[in-house]
Amino acid sequence: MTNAAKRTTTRASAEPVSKARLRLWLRLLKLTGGIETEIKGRLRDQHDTTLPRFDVMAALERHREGLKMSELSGYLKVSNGNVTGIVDRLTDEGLAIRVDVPNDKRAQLARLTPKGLKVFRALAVQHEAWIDELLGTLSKQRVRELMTLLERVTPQESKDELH
Amino acid sequence: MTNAAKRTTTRASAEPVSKARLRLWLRLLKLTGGIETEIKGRLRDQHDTTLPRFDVMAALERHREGLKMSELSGYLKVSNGNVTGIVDRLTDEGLAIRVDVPNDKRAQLARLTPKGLKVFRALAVQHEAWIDELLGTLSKQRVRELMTLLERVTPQESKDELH
DNA sequence: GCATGAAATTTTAAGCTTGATGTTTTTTAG
DNA sequence: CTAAAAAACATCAAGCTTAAAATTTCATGC
Repeated sequence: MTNAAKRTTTRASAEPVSKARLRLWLRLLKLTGGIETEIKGRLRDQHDTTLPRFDVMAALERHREGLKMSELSGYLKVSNGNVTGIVDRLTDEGLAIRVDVPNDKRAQLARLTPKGLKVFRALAVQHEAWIDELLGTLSKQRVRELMTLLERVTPQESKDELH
Repeated sequence: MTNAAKRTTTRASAEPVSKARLRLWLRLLKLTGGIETEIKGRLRDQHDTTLPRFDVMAALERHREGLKMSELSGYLKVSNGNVTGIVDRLTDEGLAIRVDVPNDKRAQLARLTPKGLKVFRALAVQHEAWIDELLGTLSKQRVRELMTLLERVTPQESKDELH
């Protein structure tokens, strides 16, 4: 170890904390990225759908009365133009509909159709089973430990969070 | 709590482990997604580049002699057609070049230009500082705890990993 | 030598994503 | 009431992403 490296360390370790945080970040990215890729692939191959569609449907399932496009993009933290396209495609497939808002001709509610609700519920069951499978090496105790640690992580973000 | 719910639980908790794993997954997604969005935004606004470009340059920096397109897509776990486009754009900007491989007219090496290397090194320093900032609430001890827990997580994936 | 299949890469079509821009409608100031 | 600002969406261009198909080159078997 060089003196330069030593100077940035504590007694406890040879590594500066910034490097440790970076390695942790890369590990997090590898884990979540791997699982996400797997989920995307299964959604495509087994259900001919995508994760963004799933996310939109999940939001609409929780708000059965419908969500304005702007509310949807707010919840999902994606751009307004983005949800336009996703809802377009869901609508093309008969899974969602757009409903006019009374007294405001600018706004529209996106809402799940009965078919959309049925499809989503099946997807949600499947999705939970996949996650259970992919995180199957984690015991209940480990899950709890990780949850506790992760709940304390509040990224110091610049952007204002909406809620 | 309903009897139906009770039946799926252990003595230790009211929640089935699959639900706990799902909540952990959503928490992981929220954390990494938030940080990733922030990094993407800063790369765009402050350096007029993207995360995929950064990833490709990082791989090329570690393999200064150059990487075949197929090696690059293997390392980054993205499709071969994907790296074609990214390397195209890096090449357009003078950050990378394609070099013919002797004795195999099919293959080409992607390599960083001196300018590309210089640009990447500045980006890498910046990137590490950003991660250090965004994970700033995590003490060295917490980082170590999380690393230890995460290292034990080996997703049960179906796809064969290449290495 | 030559056909056949494998390997390396590019191209293509479809979808996701963003920021910027444009359109329509509503609200607000004066 | 009316002009200007704000709000809600859609559209657009650029880039990322994939699977599938096409292209070129290499290797193998006969």
